[in-house]
Amino acid sequence: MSDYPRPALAADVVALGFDGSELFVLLIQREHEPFAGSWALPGGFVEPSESAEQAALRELTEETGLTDVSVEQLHTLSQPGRDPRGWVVSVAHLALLRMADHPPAAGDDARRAEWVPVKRAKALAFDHGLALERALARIRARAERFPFGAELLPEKFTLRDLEALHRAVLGEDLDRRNFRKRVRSWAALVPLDERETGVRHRRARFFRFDGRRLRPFVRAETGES
Amino acid sequence: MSDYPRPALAADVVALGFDGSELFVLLIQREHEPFAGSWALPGGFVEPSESAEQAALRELTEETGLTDVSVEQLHTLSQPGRDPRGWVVSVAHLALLRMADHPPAAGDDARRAEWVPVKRAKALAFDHGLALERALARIRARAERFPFGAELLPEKFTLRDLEALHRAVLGEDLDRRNFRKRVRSWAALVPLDERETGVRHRRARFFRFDGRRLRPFVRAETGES
DNA sequence: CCAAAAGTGTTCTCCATACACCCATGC
DNA sequence: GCATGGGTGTATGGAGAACACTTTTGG
Repeated sequence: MSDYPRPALAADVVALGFDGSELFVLLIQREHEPFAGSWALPGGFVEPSESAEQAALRELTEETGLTDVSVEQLHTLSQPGRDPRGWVVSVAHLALLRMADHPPAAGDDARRAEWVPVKRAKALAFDHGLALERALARIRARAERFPFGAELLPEKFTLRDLEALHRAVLGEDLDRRNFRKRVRSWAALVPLDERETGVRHRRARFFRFDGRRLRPFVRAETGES
Repeated sequence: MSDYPRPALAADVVALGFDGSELFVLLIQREHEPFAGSWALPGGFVEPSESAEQAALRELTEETGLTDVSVEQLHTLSQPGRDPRGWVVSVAHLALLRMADHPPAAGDDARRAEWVPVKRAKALAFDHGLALERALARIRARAERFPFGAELLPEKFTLRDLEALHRAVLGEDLDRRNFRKRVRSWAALVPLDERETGVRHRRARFFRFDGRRLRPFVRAETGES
């Protein structure tokens, strides 16, 4: 068994964020060949003492300093020739995180990851574009069927924030009244007494997600993939 | 990059079949430690010249002689220690195949895979039970939302066959009239003029799936996993 | 008073569900 | 003629979609 040729095993992360109006993905601009100058997913090699998920989380933490992040496996990319340097298989992961907590890296360190609007994230290095596609498809499916947004929005948010997120994920067609009816039917969404301030229009109510009531949905999804 | 430790990479297959009343999974009884005597998923090591999917299909073909099979990736199992012999990462796949075309192996070759009823497939070797769980969850989700059954049923089948399959996948609660209404609303299901013969009750009509009309659903699913 | 977004209800259609009886066939 | 499964229709309830106006606030 041990005399089989072995691939290098990478864990890459499609980390998505939301700035209030647009989806972003965390990318690194490559300095060296292959794909020098191209954008690529953050990631690194899996160590024998950890799972691919753990490696993805570790890489993400090293990159952003952020630890309280949900990471889940997306797909394993194993097409021969996907990395010109040799046999490298990559387990792609999806991470959803609150962009506000992880500001765009200070511009001085070129190795730092940057938030790039998903719409502008084209022609990624390797087959990372496929991983991004899958990540978007996954959250689309999730937003269609389940309460969605807890990981991407700040603790408190308005229904308009949530609506903007759904709009960004699903496309432009959403009726406000129907949307509100739908999300308020989720028991997982709890209204707060607090309201927006300093806006020059009526103050929107804040909401938060109830993680307890969200959990059943997280389980329901597992079979969904 | 090449001085990182590398795992052995396996491609394992959860091959599911349906005998008309029950779901089966194709398993191999292990002869050697670890897990000697336990049931395990068929599979083998990925070669540098192929993708994990291709490896899964190759292994399945070697095992069953069958080639016209749909294989898709399920999940990558990478928990450290999952294989006591060393660092082995496995990409688990789902394959759906027509059991009738792949009869239970002749009993004389112990290395041959056997169809085991899913209900009796407990305590699999390694973490193969997890892969089986995921496979079942995936087809459950699919049967709930999309036309399902084309890969598991013979070319021609009766609505009762299809119903039995859905019952096996989803559980026992299915109303026959509602089920028929639902599947007949799929344009993908086409009635034939042919009917059952030799049964001592009214002859059931045969149906087949229209692969052309099925395709849009296959695409719709990609985002679902 | 004006701009900008918050907030709110009703109607309609469609789909899922619940539910019970007659029909064709072989023995 | 009887046992076995094939085959059919209707009524109801809930969810999603379409659709327009009033309210609050800051400038």
